[in-house]
Amino acid sequence: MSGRISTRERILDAALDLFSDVGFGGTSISEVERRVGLAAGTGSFYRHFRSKEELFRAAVECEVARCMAAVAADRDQSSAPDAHEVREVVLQRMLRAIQRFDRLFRLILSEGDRIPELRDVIGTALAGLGESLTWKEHPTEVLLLSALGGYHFFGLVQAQPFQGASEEEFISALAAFAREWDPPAA
Amino acid sequence: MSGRISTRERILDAALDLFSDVGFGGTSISEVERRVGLAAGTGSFYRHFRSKEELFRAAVECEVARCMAAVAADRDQSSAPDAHEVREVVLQRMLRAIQRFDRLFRLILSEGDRIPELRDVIGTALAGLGESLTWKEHPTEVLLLSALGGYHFFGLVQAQPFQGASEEEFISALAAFAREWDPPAA
DNA sequence: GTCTATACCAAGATAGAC
DNA sequence: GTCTATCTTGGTATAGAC
Repeated sequence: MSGRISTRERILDAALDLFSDVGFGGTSISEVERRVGLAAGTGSFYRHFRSKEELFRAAVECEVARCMAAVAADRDQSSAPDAHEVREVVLQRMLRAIQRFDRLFRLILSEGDRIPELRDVIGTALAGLGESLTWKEHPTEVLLLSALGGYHFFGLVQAQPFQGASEEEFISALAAFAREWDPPAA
Repeated sequence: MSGRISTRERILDAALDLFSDVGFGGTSISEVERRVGLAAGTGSFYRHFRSKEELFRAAVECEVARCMAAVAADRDQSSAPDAHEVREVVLQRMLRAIQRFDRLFRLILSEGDRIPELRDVIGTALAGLGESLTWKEHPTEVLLLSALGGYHFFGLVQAQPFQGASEEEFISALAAFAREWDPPAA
C-alpha cells in the first residue's frame, strides 16, 4: 500500500490537503495519521514531526517547491506555438499555474494572518518564477492575469465553471480581447 | 459599551469575523464569548444559540442578508453618471459588491464543503441581485467581473493592492479596455 | 517506525444558582 | 441573561514497550 513513498512524505501530502480544506484549526493530528494509514490518536506522527506547527511550515515549504517546479517545467516544455496562437498558449499556461498554486492561495486566504511568513514565502516564490509583472510596466498582462484569477476563484466559489464558461471559451475570448487592445507586433 | 445592540447580534458579528478569519474549526465558543464581553468558557453563549453549527448557519444567513441589502442600496442610490463615465461607475459598483461579499467568499472557499447549502444560499442570493450574467449572453460583463474578482482575490493573497495597481487605476484601465472592445451605442 | 498508555488541556455543551 | 461548576470528548504531546 505505502509503496516506496516515505511516511513523512505521505504525511506532508495529507496535511496539505487537510490544512487547505479545513484550515489549520480544523486539522487534527489524528486525522492526518488516519489518512496515511497510521493508527489514529497514537501520536505515531510525532516520530516524523515535532509539532503541528512544524508540520504546517514543512507542508507549505514542500508545496511551494512542488508548485514552482511544476510551473517551471510547464514553461520549459511548451513548444513554440503559431504566432496567432501565442496568446492562447500563454494564457493557458497562466491559468494552469494559478490552478497549481490553488491550495497555497486558499491557505493564504484562510491562514495568512496566522503565519505572516506564509505570504513572504509564496510571494518570493512567485516573483522568482518571472511572474513579477508590475502594474506600471505591464498593465495589460496584469489585467489578463486578474481575469484568469477571477475566473479561477469565482469558479471555486460556484464549484463549477464560472458563469458556465469553459476554460477554452474563456481563454479564447480573453485572447481576442487582448489582441484587440494590444495587437501583436508580428 | 454594549450600547443598544443585542448580545445575539454582537455574537453574530464576532462569529462571522472569526469563522472567516480562522475557519469553523479554528473558532472556539470561548473566543466568541470573549469578543462580545461575556466571560470566556462559561457557556453563556448557549443562552443565545443551541450549538456552534447553528451559530455558523445563522451568521452566514445574517451576513447574506446584510450584503444583499448593502449592494442593493449601493445600486439604488447611485446617481446617473455621464455617458462616458458609465463604465467606471458600473465597475466601481461591481468591485464594491465583491468587497462587500468578501467574507462570504472566503467562507465558501474555506468551508464550502463542510456545509453544502452554503454555496446554494450565496449562489441564489447573488442571482437574485441581478448579477446572474451568463457567459453565453454577457461574455464581456463576465470578463470584466472576472478581472475585478482576480484583482480582489490576488490583492488578498498579497495583502496589498495587486501588483501595485490602485483601485482607481485598475478600474480606469479596465473601462478603457472595455470601451475598445465593445464601444457604447451612444 | 509503530503501537500502548497516559498526562494534560481546551473545547462543546449542560444544570442550576443568582 | 450571566456566572459557577461540571461532564464529556477530543486534541496535542510524551514515555516506553515491541
